[in-house]
Amino acid sequence: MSSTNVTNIKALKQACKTCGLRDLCLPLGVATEDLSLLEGIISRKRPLQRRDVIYQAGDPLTCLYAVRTGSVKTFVLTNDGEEQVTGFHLPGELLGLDAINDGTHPCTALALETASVCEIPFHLLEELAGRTPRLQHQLLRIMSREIQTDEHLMTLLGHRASDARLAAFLLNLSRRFGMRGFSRHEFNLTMSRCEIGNYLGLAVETVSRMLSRFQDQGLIQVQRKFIIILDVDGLREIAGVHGHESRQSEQVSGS
Amino acid sequence: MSSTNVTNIKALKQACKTCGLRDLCLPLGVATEDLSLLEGIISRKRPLQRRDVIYQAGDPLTCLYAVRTGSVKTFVLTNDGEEQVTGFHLPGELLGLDAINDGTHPCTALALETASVCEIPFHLLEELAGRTPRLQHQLLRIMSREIQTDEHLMTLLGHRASDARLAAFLLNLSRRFGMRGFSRHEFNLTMSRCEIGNYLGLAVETVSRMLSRFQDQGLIQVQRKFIIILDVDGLREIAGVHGHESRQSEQVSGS
DNA sequence: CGTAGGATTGAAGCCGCTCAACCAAAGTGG
DNA sequence: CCACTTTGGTTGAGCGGCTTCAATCCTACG
Repeated sequence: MSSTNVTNIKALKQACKTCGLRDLCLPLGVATEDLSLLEGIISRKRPLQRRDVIYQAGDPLTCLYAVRTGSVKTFVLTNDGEEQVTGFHLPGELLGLDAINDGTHPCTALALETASVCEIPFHLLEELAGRTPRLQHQLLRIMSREIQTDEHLMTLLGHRASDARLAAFLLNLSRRFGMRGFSRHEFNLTMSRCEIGNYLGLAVETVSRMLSRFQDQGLIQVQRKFIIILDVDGLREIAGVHGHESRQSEQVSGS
Repeated sequence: MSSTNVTNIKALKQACKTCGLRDLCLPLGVATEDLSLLEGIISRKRPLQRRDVIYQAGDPLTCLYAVRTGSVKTFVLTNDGEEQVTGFHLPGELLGLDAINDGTHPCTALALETASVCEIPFHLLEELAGRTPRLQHQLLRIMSREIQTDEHLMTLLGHRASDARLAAFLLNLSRRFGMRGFSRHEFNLTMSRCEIGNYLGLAVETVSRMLSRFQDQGLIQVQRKFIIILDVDGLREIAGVHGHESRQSEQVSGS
């Protein structure tokens, strides 16, 4: 239909100002007048279908991508050809930061479901960041956050048992969904058990068994991809998080 | 002695221009005239003794630190009080990047041996980076590299067996020593077996056994902390690296 | 309705952890 | 200078958690 065409064309230039993800994304802390500049270099790509590739390992870095809707996974291929999931990404998160180092994407990014992303030419972003202190600061913060997140996952993979890994994973998803205005207690897993296992360094069977066990323990309720969290504190206990929230931090408060 | 005092005072302001680590550190790619500005905000702290703390988890972020000599480990404490090593850092590497996110150091940094670091006030660095595109770019690159490194470690921890982890660890150290002008084939481990195991998600005993096995297989020679690498390709085979160098990348080539 | 891919469940085996003893090197104090 | 202690490392035995292999079930989709 032509009407959808018109909408697509209109939506091509994205307005960060009116975007609900503003406070989770690059614009956080950036003054309104500077936001227009940022909007000027960002374009919204057309919606992606499940399994569409956003960029591929080996591609030269041209743009960073901000997830707008849907979810995305990133993975590398080992030299023996098997896939290793490095992350799942929700709306407001930035993709491609690991490519800045040598100008080449080390991993592939792929839509887990119908999704859309904003496209940010990296050299323009860099140039704009140089002229916009708050933007530069927010870019650094986002990269720092990614480092923190990875460190957290490293300790999970290196030191925690399978139940702790899965509990932490669920809590992390719950938090991230919550921050985006979705329910913290009920959500759909957009990734397969296999992908979860791959990400957490566990066999598919172990993931499945743990989910069943959590359900038997009354911690969660599982219906295929749909998860209901019944006992957050119980999960926290298992994840080894006592006082404060299950980390893998993201901020809302401005700097 | 007064003579050492004089040297210390002289050394307090550090000259990046004459530093042998220039091409591994922040100054890479920064024009000579801008280097003076960078030098202007960097000071060299006095040498550290083994086990001296550079910053502690929970400290507010005031400075980033560049390792100048010696080696440093970073670690977090889990809520049950056990230590989890997040990295070992050699000269030219930047410490504290994970603190930018929320302005607080999530981990503690501690000298593994006699060491020295350059101190870089973060707010000044940020401000200078805004006025110096090459510096901003290099800062982003270094953070991106850290993300890549962490991703690499994640796949190691999540998917590889103990022998592959240790082999990759040795190869990685070998590379990093090599890039700093030290031998790639012979070096001292400045960290204990326990710290290696902690970092790689292995028990101390496993580290010890693997080192013995590698020695029996004629891959390396171990004398307490001193390691001689006899068969790089053999180690690569075990690490699961075929074509290209054992990753955990660092660049020398300018942007 | 039939098929395929994903998910679950069970059984068996192995890798790496735990526990424990022993050893070596480096301090430490008399 | 030597006994004693401490710290870090090695080696062995046994166990357990997770993987692997395999069969079955479920659901989506043609």
